[in-house]
Amino acid sequence: MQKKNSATIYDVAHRVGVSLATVSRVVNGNSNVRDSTKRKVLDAIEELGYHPNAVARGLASKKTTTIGVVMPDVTDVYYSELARGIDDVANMYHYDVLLTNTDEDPVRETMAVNNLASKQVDGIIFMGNELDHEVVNTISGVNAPVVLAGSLDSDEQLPSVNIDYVAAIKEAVTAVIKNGHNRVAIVTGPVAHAINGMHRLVGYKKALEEAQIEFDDSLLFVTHQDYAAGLQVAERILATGATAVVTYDDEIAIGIMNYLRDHGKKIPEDFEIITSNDTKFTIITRPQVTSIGQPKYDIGAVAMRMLTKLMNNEKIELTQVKLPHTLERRGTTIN
Amino acid sequence: MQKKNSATIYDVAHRVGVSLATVSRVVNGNSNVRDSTKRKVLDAIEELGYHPNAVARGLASKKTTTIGVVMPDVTDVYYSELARGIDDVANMYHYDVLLTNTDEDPVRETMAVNNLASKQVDGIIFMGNELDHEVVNTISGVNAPVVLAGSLDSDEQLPSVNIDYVAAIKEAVTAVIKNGHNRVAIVTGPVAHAINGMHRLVGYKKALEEAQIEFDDSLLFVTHQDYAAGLQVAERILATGATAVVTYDDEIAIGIMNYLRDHGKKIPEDFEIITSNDTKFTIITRPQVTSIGQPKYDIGAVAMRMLTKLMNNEKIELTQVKLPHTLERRGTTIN
DNA sequence: AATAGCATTGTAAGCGTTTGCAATTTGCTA
DNA sequence: TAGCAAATTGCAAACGCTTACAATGCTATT
Repeated sequence: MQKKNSATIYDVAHRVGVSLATVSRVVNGNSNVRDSTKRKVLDAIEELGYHPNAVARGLASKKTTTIGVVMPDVTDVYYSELARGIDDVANMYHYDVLLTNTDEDPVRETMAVNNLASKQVDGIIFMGNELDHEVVNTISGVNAPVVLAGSLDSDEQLPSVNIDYVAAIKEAVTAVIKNGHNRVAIVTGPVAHAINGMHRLVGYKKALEEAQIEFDDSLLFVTHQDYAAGLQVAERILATGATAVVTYDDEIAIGIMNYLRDHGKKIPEDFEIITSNDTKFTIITRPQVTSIGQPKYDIGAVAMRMLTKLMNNEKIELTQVKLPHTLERRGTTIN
Repeated sequence: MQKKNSATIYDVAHRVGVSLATVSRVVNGNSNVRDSTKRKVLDAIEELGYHPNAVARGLASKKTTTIGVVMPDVTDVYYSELARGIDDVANMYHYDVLLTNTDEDPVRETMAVNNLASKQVDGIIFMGNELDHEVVNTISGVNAPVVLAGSLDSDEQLPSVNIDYVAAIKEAVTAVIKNGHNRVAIVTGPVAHAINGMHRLVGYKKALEEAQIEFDDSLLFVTHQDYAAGLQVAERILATGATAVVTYDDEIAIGIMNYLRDHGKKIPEDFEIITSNDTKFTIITRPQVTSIGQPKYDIGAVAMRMLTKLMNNEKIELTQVKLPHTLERRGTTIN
C-alpha cells in the first residue's frame, strides 16, 4: 500500500535540489542532462515513488498519448479482432486506447467522436458501416487525425484500411458459380451504406456479369448481422430457388446453414455457403464454413500504424490501403 | 469543417463579458447563475463552438471521468461481454473507458494498472484469473477504487462481482452424475489460480462427495482456453474412461465435442459435455452445448455500478457480489 | 430609506507539467 | 590564464479549467 497522495515533480526537484525543468527533462529522457544529476533525479524518483501525472502532462504538452477507438460493438467478434490489432500497435507506440461502442447509431457515433475530441485524444480509429454525412462531417471537423478500419466513407476521402470488398465478394460468388450454381443469393447490410451498395453488391454483380448470369434482385437479401437473422432469412432464400449464398456475416451464414440442415438440406451437396469474416465461428461448426479470409488483426494494426504516422505529421504515401484477402475453402462448399 | 483551434473558456467569457468562473458555472450546470446570463453564455458557447477541454478540467478538478478496464483479451467472447456491460453503465454515468489487454500476463497487468493510475483514472475494473500477490499489491496501492469482474483474488478482499463458481460447477457435475455418469472429467485452468483451485475444483469435489464418488485426479485436466486445447485434451480424456466432462471454457468444450464426434462418439448418448460460459458459441453448434448460464453482461454492469458508488465515496453494503447463475440444458446432455 | 441577507458574479490561486529563453558552468584553446 | 563555445541548468510563462473566497447587486423588512 503506497502512500496515497503521490509525489509531484516538484517534490523530486526539491529533494534533489534541482529545478522542475531538470526533472522534467530526465523524466522525458530528453535532451542533455549531466549523467550525475540524471542519476540523482532517478534515485529521488524511485525513493519518492514518483509517477508523472499524465493529465498535467497532457495539458502542458497538448499531447495525451491516448487515441480513441469507436466501434459498433466490442462483443462482435469481427470488430474485436480489429480492436486487438489496434490495441497492440497502439501499445507498441505507447498510446492508450479510449474505447466507445456505438451500435452503429449515427447519433452515438457523432457523440463519441466529439467526446473523444474534447478528451483531446491524439487520434481516432473509426469503425462502422454507416458513415453518413453527419458522421463524416464531424469526423473531418475534429482536430485530430482519423483513420477508418474495416470501414469506408462513400467518397473514400478519409484515410482507411480495408480489403478490396468488390474483388473479394466477386471471387466468392465466382467460386460458387464455378461449382455449378447459377442462382446464388447474397445477403448484405443496407444498400445505402457504401460498403454494401458500392462494394459488396458491385462485386456480386461483376461475378454474375462475368458468368453471363442476369442479376435478379429477388436474390438480394438485406438483414442485420446476427444468428437469428440467418435463421430467419434462410427460409426466404430457399423460396427463391437459390442453391448457394454468399453472406457478409459469419453468424448469419451459420444461421442459414443450421436452418437448412434442420430442413433436410445437405451442405454442401445441396446448398453452398460462403461467408465473409472468417471468425472463429467458421471453424468450430461442422461443417466448417468456407469464408473470405480477411486479415482482421492486420487491418486494425495497419490502421493504427497509419494513425501514428498521421499523428506524427509524417507524409502518407497511400491513404486508401487495401490489404490482401483470401478464400478459405472449407466444408460449406464443394471445393 | 470547424475551426481548428478551438475556443477556450476565456473566449466565451470575453465574448459575453463575464468572468471565467461564470462560464465554468453554466458549463457545469452548476450552482446559481441568473437565467439571463446563463442564456447569453450558452449562446456564446454555441456560436464559438466551444467544447470544454477535458484534460484541463481533469487537472483542475482532479477528476477525469474516465475509468480503466484491464482485461485478458477483447477478442475473448466471455470477457468482451463483460466489457460491454461495463461500457454501457459507464456511459450511463458519463465515464469513458480506457481499455487494456493483458493476455493474463501479471507483468502486463501491473503495468496496465500503474499506467492507468498515472492517467488519473477515477476507477478501475479488473478482469483476469491470475491475481498474484504482485498484482493485488499494485491494485491496492492505486489511488483509485478497483473492482474485479468475473475474477477473484484468493483473499477475497478486493470488491468483486462474480457468480458462485463452486455452486455452479457443483450443479453441473451433479447434473451429469444424475444422468448416470460416475467418471466425469473436469477441465480448468491452473489450479494455482484461486478461481480454479479454490472454487471450480471445490465445486467439483463437492458434487463427487455428495454422490459418494471418490475424487480421481487423473480426471482433472488443466489447459489454456482455446479450441485447439479442446481438440487436444479430448483424446486424453477419452483414455481415462470418462464418459462426461465439465469444462471452464466454451471453445474447449466444442473442441472436445468435435473431436469426439469425429471419433465416432455420439453426443450426448455416449458422452455428455457441460461448459461454463454460455457464449454464442454454445448456440451455433449442433448439438448446442449445455452450459452453466452466467449473466455476463450483468456481471460487468453491476461491477461498474459498484465502481461508481466507490468513486462517489458511497458506502457499499456488500463488496463480494455473487450474481445468480443457471444451468442451460441443451444438446450435449441427455436432459 | 436604511439594512440584513441572499443571490449573483468576479478574483485569483492553484492543478502538475512542459518548454522557450536566459543564465550559469564547464571544458578547451591559445 | 583569459576567452569563448558548448553543455547544463534554472526561470517563469503557459496549458484551460475549477473553486474557495471576496465583492457586489438585489430584495424584502422595518
